[in-house]
Amino acid sequence: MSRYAKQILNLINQSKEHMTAEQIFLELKKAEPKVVLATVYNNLNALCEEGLIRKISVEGATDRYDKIKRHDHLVCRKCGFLSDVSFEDLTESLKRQIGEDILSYDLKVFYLCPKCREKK
Amino acid sequence: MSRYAKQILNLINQSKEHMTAEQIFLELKKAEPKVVLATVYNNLNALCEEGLIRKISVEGATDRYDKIKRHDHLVCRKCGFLSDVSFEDLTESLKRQIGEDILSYDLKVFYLCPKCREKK
DNA sequence: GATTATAATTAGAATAATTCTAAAAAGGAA
DNA sequence: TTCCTTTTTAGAATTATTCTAATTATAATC
Repeated sequence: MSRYAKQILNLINQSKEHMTAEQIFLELKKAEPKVVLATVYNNLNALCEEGLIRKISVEGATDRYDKIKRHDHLVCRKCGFLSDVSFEDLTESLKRQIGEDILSYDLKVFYLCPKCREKK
Repeated sequence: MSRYAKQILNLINQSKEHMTAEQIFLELKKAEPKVVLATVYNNLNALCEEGLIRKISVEGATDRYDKIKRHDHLVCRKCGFLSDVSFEDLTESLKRQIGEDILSYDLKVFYLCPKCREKK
């Protein structure tokens, strides 16, 4: 794995957040001041293809990158805040329902986060 | 509702496909040759805010617009083909699991569509 | 260590999707 | 008709991302 790929993978695996390419770039830059945004994109794409990380996209928002370990997401409809959550695994149930194999699934649950609920 | 908004809403409700803003624009243009892409975006955004349509985004692909009626999506990992499917409604189960109200959820199931499975 | 081949990185231009802004047009209400 | 509000237009601007070609780093071989 390439020089930057390793560090990018670590950043993503260690972070509790869901970083955009830009944020990962800024993080990586602290250790590698010479790195360039396009390189981060290249590596992110490569890591995705290798199945080492995953991309998450919420309508309207910039794509974010996330660790691969199965989990779901809770998204606030108001402020867009995104957090991890683990609902029960649906894989088997989904397979049964369509009667064929699936590769994976993506479940996003929309709600109002505590902060936004207060404001309202 | 504005002149174009009506027609855009109809297009989306009647279509079996999941159109991008561009496709909706091209469709609408048949009836309204003078319409402009920015207008389509304006109306799509307005309709989304009013909760009359919904936006769906798959990583890497352009956003698409869809009718509001609850259903899920099946996405081919290879070619990106997107189709409707209705899995059992998870709303109650999800609410129970996080112990609070949810607004909605978005479930995308990735698989290999028949065509792509053959090729492989 | 020099030489070559391959892979990774860089810089910046290019593209695509979407939003923004200000002006023009259309639609009511008075 | 006049005035006010909403919708639409045109096109510039922005943002995210990809592409291309040149450069640099790495590894493999002589």
